[in-house]
Amino acid sequence: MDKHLDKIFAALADPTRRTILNMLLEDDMAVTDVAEPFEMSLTAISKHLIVLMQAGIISQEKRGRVKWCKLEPDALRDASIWMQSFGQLEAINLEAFESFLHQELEKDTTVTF
Amino acid sequence: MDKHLDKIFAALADPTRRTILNMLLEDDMAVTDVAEPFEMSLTAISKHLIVLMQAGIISQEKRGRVKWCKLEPDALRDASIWMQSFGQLEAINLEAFESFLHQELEKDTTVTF
DNA sequence: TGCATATTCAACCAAATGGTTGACCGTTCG
DNA sequence: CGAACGGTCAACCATTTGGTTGAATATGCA
Repeated sequence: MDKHLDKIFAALADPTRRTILNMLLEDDMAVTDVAEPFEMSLTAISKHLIVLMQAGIISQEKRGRVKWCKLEPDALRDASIWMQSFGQLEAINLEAFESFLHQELEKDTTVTF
Repeated sequence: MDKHLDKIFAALADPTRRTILNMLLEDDMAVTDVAEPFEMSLTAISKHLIVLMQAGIISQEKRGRVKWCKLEPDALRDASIWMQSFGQLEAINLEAFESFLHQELEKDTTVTF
């Protein structure tokens, strides 16, 4: 059926990969730099990055001899929508929306409904 | 690190298990009834249900010789929060929040920030 | 040119996953 | 009681997953 969701959820099921995503949240990174904090071979990290890329959660672009990894947060949308179909997540959306609101207010932006 | 998230995402990564969750969205079901539409042994489905239970996404309660399976949608909260930390899901949150707001307004409740 | 750096490839391994089958156990019912 | 039903257990199997190591490739730099 929905192999795309398979890949996204499977990619997120590994703690190393979730940590990598958190790192990429800060900034784009080269493969070697992603691997640095882990007690694991560069090859292993390279494989994790491939899994994330095949799930569409990150993209990789080679510039010179360096391959840059970039978060593609939009890819999580389908999975997020799927999860929200199970309802009873309104409270969370509220929290998330409130923090979003606060950010916007700090930017002195008018928010209207 | 966060083994709970590991289990939730891994549980969601299988299409059979996601289909089961969709079925349970309708109503609580006995193990045999869950298994009925699948071209797969009862044992296999039983195992899938154990995976879902160990992830906390469903609960199982035995009454007589029948084991009833029940959705526990709150369990998806952690995973949903984690995913939302990747931002750029505001559009979705906004939609969800708006429908939440509409519900609240229909209840004639004052919503303030 | 020649060396260092960045990354992947290939082969291998152990453990986990998703499935099967047949025997088993507890419960209900004629 | 004894048979049928609901479900699990145990053993097994093939495939996938997450990791290793050593060699290979490609780029940058002195």
